[in-house]
Amino acid sequence: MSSVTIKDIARALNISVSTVSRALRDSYDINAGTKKRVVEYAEKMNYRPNPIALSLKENKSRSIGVIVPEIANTFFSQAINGIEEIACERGYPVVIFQSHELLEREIANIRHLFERRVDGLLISLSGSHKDISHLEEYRRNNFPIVYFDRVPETAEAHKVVADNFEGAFKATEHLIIRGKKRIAHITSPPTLSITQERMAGYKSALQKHGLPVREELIRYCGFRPEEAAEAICSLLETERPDAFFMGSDRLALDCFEAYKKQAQGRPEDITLVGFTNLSVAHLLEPPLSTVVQPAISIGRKAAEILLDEIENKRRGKGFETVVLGTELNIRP
Amino acid sequence: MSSVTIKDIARALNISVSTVSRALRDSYDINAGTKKRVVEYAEKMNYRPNPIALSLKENKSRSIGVIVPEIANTFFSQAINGIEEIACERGYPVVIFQSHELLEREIANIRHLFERRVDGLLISLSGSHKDISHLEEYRRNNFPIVYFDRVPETAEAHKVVADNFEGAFKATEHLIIRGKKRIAHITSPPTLSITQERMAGYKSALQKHGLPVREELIRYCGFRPEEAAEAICSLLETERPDAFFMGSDRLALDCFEAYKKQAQGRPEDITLVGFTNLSVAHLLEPPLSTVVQPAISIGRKAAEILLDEIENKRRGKGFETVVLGTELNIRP
DNA sequence: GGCGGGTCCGGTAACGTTTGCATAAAATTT
DNA sequence: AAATTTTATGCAAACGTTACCGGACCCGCC
Repeated sequence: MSSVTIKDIARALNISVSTVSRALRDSYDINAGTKKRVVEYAEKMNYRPNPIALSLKENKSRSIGVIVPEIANTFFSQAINGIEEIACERGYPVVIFQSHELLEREIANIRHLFERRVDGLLISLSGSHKDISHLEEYRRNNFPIVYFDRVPETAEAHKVVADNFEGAFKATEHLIIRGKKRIAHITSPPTLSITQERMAGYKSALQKHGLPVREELIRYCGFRPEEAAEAICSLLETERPDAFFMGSDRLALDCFEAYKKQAQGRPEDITLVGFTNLSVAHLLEPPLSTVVQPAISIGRKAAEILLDEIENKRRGKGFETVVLGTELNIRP
Repeated sequence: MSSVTIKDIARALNISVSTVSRALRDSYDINAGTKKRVVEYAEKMNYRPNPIALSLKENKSRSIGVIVPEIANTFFSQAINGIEEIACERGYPVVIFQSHELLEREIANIRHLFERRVDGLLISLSGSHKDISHLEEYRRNNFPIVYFDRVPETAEAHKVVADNFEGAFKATEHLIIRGKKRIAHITSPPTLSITQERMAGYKSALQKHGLPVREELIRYCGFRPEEAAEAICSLLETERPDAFFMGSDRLALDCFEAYKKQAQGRPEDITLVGFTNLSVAHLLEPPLSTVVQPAISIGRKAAEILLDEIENKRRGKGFETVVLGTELNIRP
């Protein structure tokens, strides 16, 4: 059965539309008998209020939007699961979009979500740009936004992130303690917040242990898979690193693959560590140690802040930045 | 700037709402000068028609919905990318939901999408049930639905699937040719279409090569990760298979992991093949051969059928079932 | 000069819902 | 019995948009 409306009920029961509406909502000023008749008939006919009509009237939709660069990335799909967990619990469906690391897609997605009046937005920024003017505009109109993982620089925003500095620091220090001296760092575009923080952690660990920071050992890679391969290749040929620290989820895999191909037959003892939530890291060969982000918690926390913001439960509290710890998994 | 409406334009230009509407839509019965004024002003004010009002009026939303069990599954995220590719091209945003293999979530998702008037639905069924009565109801109301991958039995539906029989047949035959005699098959719940078809391919290959079909070598697993481990464990202890053929994407990984743990120290030469789109199969140790589904093509094709259906471009054509070939990747 | 036709525009209803206001009937008070 | 309050209901507007219908105005034609 498609949609039975409040009008149909009114007609069937020979009462007015407004009476039906009130019977279904308040009990304000409504006869108990009438109310019962309406509620029972509505139940019987399987009446559902039309959310589109509601949205038009109230200018909101009781749903939230999520934009991530790629769902085919373990970190993001885990974060989405955390978001959904909280949102469903609190009665908000979650609408998922992908930006595919493209600014234009990000803009289109946001506009689409906003025009359809989602009550708020959770977003991890696309890596292809640094500009967030397209988001500033919404913020000025009090559209609730919470950033997670890849966040903007501005202080005027809610952010939920992993402790990228600490994660990178731990990973690098681990390599140093293992005796590594020429630790290469392959990382995402320098525009991203995560890139900068992880870079800082990497450098800080080197400095703490008296190792030089050598720019030749650092490579920034964009989103073409070949870039990782090229970086690995050129590093192996020119710098002969004894360890690789890969700074992002996707890069960890691309680099791992390139390394495995390149390193065939080389006897050198090279250790790999990736900043990644890849679920199969422990099954790879050679073993891939990882810095794991609390993706689900990040998603949960971001959703909580957003929903509190939407439901006005944060009165007075200003913008918040939540930093969650990472975990270093050493393999083997 | 938030939303400027057609009313605002009418007021500013001192003309009526209906004139503005016509100027923006048709050119029917509208003065060229007026039209120009309106269009220019609308442009300047960055006017966007309110899609919610449109949806209410036209009872559709110019968007489509997708429901998959889990986005954190390479096959599904690839399929979604195929869907998005076609849908975006044709101007339809894609709303993604996850059922998490739960019937209740599937029902809630469908209802939500339907109530929000998506123009059609692409769905891969949750594995926890065989019942599709909750979908039948929509079909009777001419709500366009295209099933992909996990499809219902009914003939009255559009379906896009991989050639599961052929894929399983090829995988099994490959193992047989390699000299394997006790090939275990670990697969998803028997309710699923994919399970049945892959099972048939497995058995058919055995029969073709004169090997017995031994039910003791077959294990059905649900969606708890432990189930795969238990199956592997008990098989290794009692049946001593010389090969494992894993029948689903998720199981391939769970089994691989369990096998790796169990097989430690065992010298036996056991070969693994998985029906999976796992992107890291070639990086695992031991190597995991795979039957790969054309996930992106499946998504594309499903989206094409759905959009053609929505846009009435299939006049006369009845229900369609598209079967796409699989690829066997042998490693090493 | 009346009339048919064309051009251009405005009013209005409709989509489904909520809500403030008016109003009728009933119940209570005086 | 009249006045007042309470109770229960209906009407209408509003959200943003489109589409049907009707009307004003101008043109040319017999």
